[in-house]
Amino acid sequence: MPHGQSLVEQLRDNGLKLTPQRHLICQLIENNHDHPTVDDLYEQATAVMPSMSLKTVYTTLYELAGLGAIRLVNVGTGGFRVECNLSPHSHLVCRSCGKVMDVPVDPAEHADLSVLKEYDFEVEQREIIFRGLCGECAGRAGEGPGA
Amino acid sequence: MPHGQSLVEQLRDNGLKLTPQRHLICQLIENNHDHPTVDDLYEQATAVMPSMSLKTVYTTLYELAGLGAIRLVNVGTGGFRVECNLSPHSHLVCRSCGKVMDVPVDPAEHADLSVLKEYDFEVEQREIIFRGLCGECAGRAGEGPGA
DNA sequence: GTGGTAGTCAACAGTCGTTGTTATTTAACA
DNA sequence: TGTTAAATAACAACGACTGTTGACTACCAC
Repeated sequence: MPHGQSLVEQLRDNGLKLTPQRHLICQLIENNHDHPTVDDLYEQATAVMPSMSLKTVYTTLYELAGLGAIRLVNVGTGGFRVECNLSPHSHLVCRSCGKVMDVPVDPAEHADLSVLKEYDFEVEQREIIFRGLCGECAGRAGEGPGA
Repeated sequence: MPHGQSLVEQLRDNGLKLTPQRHLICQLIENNHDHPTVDDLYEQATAVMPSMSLKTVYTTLYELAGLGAIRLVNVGTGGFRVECNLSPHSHLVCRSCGKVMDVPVDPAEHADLSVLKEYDFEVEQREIIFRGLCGECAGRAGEGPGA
């Protein structure tokens, strides 16, 4: 948990109102240690609070991301995903099922390069993505087409 | 140029018909050493061949990508981009203007990690993205808001 | 050169993820 | 409790992309 604070505390400390909608979204995120899509969260939210608007989910996520409380990552699987794990790490992305997994590989260590100094570019963030097949999908691909 | 072949040659060698549309799209790609979006290519194509359909551009790009003749990369700037440079490299992505630049950093060297072996995941491709501000945008940001 | 055919195309509507607008509601604080 | 700025639901609209379909054509056999 960043700054030792819960997401709702971070919202409040930054002058944002603590509405039931935000409360619920924060809860859902904190109980989800995966990489939910916006739609995943929207579905879970409407199950509890049917009047919840998709727009509210988007807005709240952008607010939390703006505070640095979460990260929104786009791994090219269509739509971004909510990243609750703020420690430095990289991602495994399955090209078959779209699953996203964390790996404890710090991009700052593995992609901190002197060659970049030659470029007129201010690097703020490094990102490493490993694409391929997760165990499950690789297993399925290995099976014959028969049966 | 991969396999020492032009894009049209690769299409033909793989049994795909050499239509004027494909010819044009291949030409545009080969003359473009940037990272055009689908829309960029579509605009350039319709300038020459006004009847060209956006769908045809998409289809042709997917075909070329399927042959490994080009790569379609998604760097989170909305829509994918056509990557003509097939040599191993990484990308600088400006968070302000969305510009994408190549850097000669081979992901296989800088992100080839033994820790991955512990994961049930078949890595096929590695990708490093450096996000930040390009020189131009950093310059603009540095200026005061006045004047 | 001609004819047949599989492959390809343009057109267009539809999907998906995301955002803008606005009238209404509400959390926070005096 | 009243006030007010902020947040919300509803809904239409957008950009990127895809499915469908009937018309067209590059290619091959002759």
